[in-house]
Amino acid sequence: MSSERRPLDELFAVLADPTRRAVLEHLVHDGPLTATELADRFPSTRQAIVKHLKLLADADLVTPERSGREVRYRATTERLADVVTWLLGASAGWDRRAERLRAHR
Amino acid sequence: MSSERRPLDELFAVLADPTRRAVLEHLVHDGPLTATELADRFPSTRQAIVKHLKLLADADLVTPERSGREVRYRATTERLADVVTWLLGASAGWDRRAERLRAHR
DNA sequence: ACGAAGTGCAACTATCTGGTTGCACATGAA
DNA sequence: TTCATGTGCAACCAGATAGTTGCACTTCGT
Repeated sequence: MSSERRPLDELFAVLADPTRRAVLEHLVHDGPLTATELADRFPSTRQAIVKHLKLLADADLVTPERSGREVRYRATTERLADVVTWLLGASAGWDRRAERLRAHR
Repeated sequence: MSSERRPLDELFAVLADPTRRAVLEHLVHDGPLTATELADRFPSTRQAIVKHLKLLADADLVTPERSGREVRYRATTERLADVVTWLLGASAGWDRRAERLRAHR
């Protein structure tokens, strides 16, 4: 079993929010960005983005890197593998496609 | 991009709840069960389970099958592939492991 | 030194959600 | 028919959460 449950709860919950997923996508696509820069790309305020980033950071999906007065956030995704692992485990025996995926972990 | 967004929100949100994931696991492991049977396996009431099942059904992760006065729920997981797809897409270029998984979609 | 730009903290609000209880309706068995 | 079992519906509650606004603090450039 991939064991620990609480991180998994956290991961799914964090990824459940569309804004958060979009933030992740931006970070992956455009490289490390600051909260302010990200806020420009969204309808919401900087503070809202900051909150999302904090949650993402708590879940280890993002890591803050300070340089002077600004903080750039970088996407880090070892954690996503945990989610995939659960999904494959959950669907074990369900269908062939899952089996194929599972075989290549 | 990775297709429809709203169902993805729904999927992540539904999977974010530990009870819901546990229900899914029970259904996969023990075969189709009724809400009442499931409720016996959890600390919560039947009604709570019913709500979870409704959400799971809305997300097409479970399908109700009525027979007489009882309704058995069966796990159906084509949808889980969508989640995996997003995860792999999101992590594209991130690390080697993701790449390996991605290659076998 | 001073102002602008960026970040951090806190309070407050509205909404969502997981859970409960209570009761009515439907079905199977004696 | 009668009763137990199972399902369905609705109101209600407490806590979480996404979002806002306002303000204080820090750092860089001129």
